[in-house]
Amino acid sequence: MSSNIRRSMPLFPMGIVMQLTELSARQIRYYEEHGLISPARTEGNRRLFSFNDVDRLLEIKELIEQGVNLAGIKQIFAARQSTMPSNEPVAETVKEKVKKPDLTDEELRKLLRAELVEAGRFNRTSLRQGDMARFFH
Amino acid sequence: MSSNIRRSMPLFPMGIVMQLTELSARQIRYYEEHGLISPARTEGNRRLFSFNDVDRLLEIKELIEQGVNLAGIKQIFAARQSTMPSNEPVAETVKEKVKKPDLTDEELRKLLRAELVEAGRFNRTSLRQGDMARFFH
DNA sequence: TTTGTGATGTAAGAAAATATAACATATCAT
DNA sequence: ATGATATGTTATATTTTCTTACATCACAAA
Repeated sequence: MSSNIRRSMPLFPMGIVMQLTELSARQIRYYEEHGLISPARTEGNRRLFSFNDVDRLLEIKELIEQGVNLAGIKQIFAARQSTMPSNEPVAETVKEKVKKPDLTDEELRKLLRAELVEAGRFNRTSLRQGDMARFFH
Repeated sequence: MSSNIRRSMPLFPMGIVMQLTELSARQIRYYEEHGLISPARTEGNRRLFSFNDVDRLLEIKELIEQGVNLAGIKQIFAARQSTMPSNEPVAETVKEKVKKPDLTDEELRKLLRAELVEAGRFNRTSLRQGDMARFFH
């Protein structure tokens, strides 16, 4: 499903993610340092977080609040990765590699934009305004 | 509906919006200057755009490509505002004003976070990861 | 108790991203 | 030709984020 593209698209800067998660920059960077998340970077090396990244940070935060340490969280994530069949079969990943060998961030955004325009056109005439939201279903 | 909160939440910095819309910073600022959008600001005065803002910019871009000038676009938006009954009845706006008299950005983000946590909990155990996306339906 | 480790805070300095303002330019209708 | 509209460009200031280093605090192990 192409919603994965959307959910993994680098969109948010550090400041927003801090507010969204109520984590400190230090914490977020520390979690990255330990491989729990891998936000994208701008050309200028600023972190850009995706919806997935924010999701993950919220999970991390919850687990930490429940007393799990980073090592534990790492295991939990790893276990999930290996034991869960995953919505997106591995083949899909391969297929994507084949069909789109290394989408750049810019290409990704073009894709998103295209979908947005389309989604917007959808309920623009009949409703009052484009709804970027329905884009995430 | 509370999806309005989400759709109007200030999330994106200028750089991302430029890529998402393929508009120049100059253009985006110019459109704001002429009242076509009103992005929020950080404490430090940086613009923060919402999904709605991006939607609007994409609309503006399309209309401009179709030869409509800013004055025309302004009229179109104004007309939409007044003639369309709007999904969200006016009463709702009033109600929100009554129940939540002036939500700050921070409060808005707390709301979003809360919903995210909940949404995450939903398909976290049975699926592989939280799905911030389903949050936007 | 002392020591070590994990998780986070804080501060310094550099670099990137963005802000406003001013001036330039191209198109187009008058 | 003139003037307005829309956008590009440049300069300068400010904010935001980056990395690195050191401080701290809680807790487990020795």
